[in-house]
Amino acid sequence: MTAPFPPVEDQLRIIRRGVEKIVPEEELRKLLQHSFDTGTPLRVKYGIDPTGIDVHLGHTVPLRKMRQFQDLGHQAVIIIGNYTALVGDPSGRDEARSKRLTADEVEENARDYLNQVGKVVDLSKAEIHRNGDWFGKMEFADVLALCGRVTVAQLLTREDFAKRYREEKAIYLHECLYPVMQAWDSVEIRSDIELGGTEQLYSFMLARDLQTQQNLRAQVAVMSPILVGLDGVRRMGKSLGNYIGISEPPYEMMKKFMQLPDAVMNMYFELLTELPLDEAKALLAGHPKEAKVTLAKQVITQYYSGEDATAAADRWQAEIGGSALPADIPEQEVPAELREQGTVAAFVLLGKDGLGLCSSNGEARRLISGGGAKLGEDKIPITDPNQQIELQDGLLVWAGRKRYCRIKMQ
RNA sequence: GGGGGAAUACCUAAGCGGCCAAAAGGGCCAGACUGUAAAUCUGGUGGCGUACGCCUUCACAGGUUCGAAUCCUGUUUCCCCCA
Repeated sequence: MTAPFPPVEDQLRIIRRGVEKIVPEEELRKLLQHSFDTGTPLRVKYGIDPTGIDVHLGHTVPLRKMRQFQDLGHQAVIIIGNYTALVGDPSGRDEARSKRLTADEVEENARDYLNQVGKVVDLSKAEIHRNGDWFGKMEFADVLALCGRVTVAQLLTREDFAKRYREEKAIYLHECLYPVMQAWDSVEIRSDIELGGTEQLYSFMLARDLQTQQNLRAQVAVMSPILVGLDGVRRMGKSLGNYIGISEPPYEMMKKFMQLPDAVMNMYFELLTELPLDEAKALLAGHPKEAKVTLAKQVITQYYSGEDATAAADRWQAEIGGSALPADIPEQEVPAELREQGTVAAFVLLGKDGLGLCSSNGEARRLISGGGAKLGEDKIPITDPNQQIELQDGLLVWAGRKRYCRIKMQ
């Protein structure tokens, strides 16, 4: 009847991998021990607002951690922040884009989100809650009561608020409420452990306070480091365009992985694969390119199959590492007027009135002058923007290495 | 409620009557090098035209000027300070 949990020390070893901070560290062991002794799974919380949709590798860091907890026999509890999403997320500090989502949109996002999460977490064994279930029922008096539990000084212990306060930048009231709501979720679902990034520390600690006030066992925060994106500097994020989405085709993932700066491979191995760390270390001591291929294959395999991963790697080696032509070259029709002429100036062909490889004729002209334009299987350079190109069906046109197509004469 | 300040191209940011399509950096694109890593170097980075050129752009709408991103008026948005 009791779930057969692995020994506490073994669990700890798995949980600690790729985790930046556990607060408070000692309590985690106690929780695990208690769970082990009583055969009760721990309730592991992870919450997200269903605003954006594309789940990328950065999101999978805590999700993978949740999966590890599941595999150890614990209870996954996913919070969909449908209520907080309705209000509009203020911590999207980049832009003040405040297009308000409708309830339907949020619900659709939530479903879509869960579909993606299901690739990492075993949803059949997870509890899923929407925080609108409780926040939607609150009266204003309840909200005030909740606010009465948190002081401004407490809020200001949060580093980002403190920083903004020091720098005299705006802090809005509803932003202050955000961590409170997030913390209240923990009370509602009685979480034992909460997963998330280190930037969530404040909310996680606040949740402990609130839980204690409600005579509940306080949760332990297990925080992952922020995964850096493909630029190797900033966090992986959709708006930064430096991400690998988990729904991308294997070959797309492969290409992106190979562009990853060497310096961050170590982190990727630790956070995104199960590969024992000493093996990763050995790999990294060898040729970085080989290590990168292994890394890419390991991750791709999680979302597709080993064969898919190998195929993607081989294809990358052939087309990009080697000199083979890309396997799928898009065909592009030439507008009728140009087709009738038979020959076209090179810049027009590449430009927006031709194949559209460049967004303007000026750009095409510059590209050609810079030596980026090539023609045919042998990549014969075009040097003069005004060079007349004879149109023929199937002619391969290159605008740099990454943009290319075949002429389709119909 | 009162006072002060700001809005410039993808971002930061100069410019404060003509020499401004607009400095500089970042980013991005392309080329060399390479392992489509990093570093480095080179060129490019509003549109149209081979080019002297033309057109659109400096929050928005008007105005003053031969001429405005630069001056004036109004509008909008944002920030700060005082109460």
